[in-house]
Amino acid sequence: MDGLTINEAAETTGWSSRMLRYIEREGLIAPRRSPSGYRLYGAEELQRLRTLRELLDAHDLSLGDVGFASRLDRDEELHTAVESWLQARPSRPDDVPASDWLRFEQDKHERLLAKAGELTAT
Amino acid sequence: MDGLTINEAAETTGWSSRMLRYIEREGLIAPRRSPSGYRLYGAEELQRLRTLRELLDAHDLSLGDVGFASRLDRDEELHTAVESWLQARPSRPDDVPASDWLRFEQDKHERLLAKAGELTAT
DNA sequence: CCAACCTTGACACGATCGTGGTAAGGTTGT
DNA sequence: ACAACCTTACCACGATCGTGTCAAGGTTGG
Repeated sequence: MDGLTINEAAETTGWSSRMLRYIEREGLIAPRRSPSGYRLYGAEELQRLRTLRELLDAHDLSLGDVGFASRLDRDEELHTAVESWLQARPSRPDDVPASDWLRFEQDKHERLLAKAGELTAT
Repeated sequence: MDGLTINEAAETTGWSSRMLRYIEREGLIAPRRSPSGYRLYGAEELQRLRTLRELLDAHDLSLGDVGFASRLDRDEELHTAVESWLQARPSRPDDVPASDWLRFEQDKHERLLAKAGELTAT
């Protein structure tokens, strides 16, 4: 049975065994398993666990953050969806030729609808 | 004062005014301000608010997720740090030529150190 | 001037996160 | 065979998230 078992890996990486299981469930680091189901951490995993700690500390990230980044990496569809949303950056208001705002004097609700209508109908 | 005020924007987008402020604090959508500090939402912002809702629902994301993606987009240093961590993907254990494991028969701690040493010294 | 907005800040509260512990049961090495 | 490990599945608990509401004060428009 080569590779470190979970508690050994915990000892050398500084994570608790509890957290190693948690990290696995987050989809970040999933070591292979022995035939009987024991987690076996190899050099790659140990290295990644250590650099993960550094990554989190250095940039003040959460495991969820990195998990999400990983998801972004694997799910191309999600990646483009998020990216295209972000790309529609808040334009300078000057871009929107201040059209004839507030021409109407109707009740509040109708004014609202009218304003929204004009805005989105651009 | 053109543009929709926060409660008007809330009404047309489906978000609550509370959430619009929260979204702003998350760094996602920050409308310009009137001279006296009132938030003024324009067409772009309203559109982004609506598509944000769709984005979250469609992919089961949190505001924090999108906020983090935005941070990734703006902070190149952070982006490369995360990306390079992710790129070091969990290698198939076959990649690691199962070296001479478990040759020693010493006390638990020394064995651990030895194992970790060999692993990381690869 | 006054009602109806807006602002920031605070308290609240259920839901989820990050973490530890414990229980019930299988595996391993001597 | 037995101690010392491993597994999954829970309960717990403070911290943060998502959201509402309220307070104290400034702005706006008729």
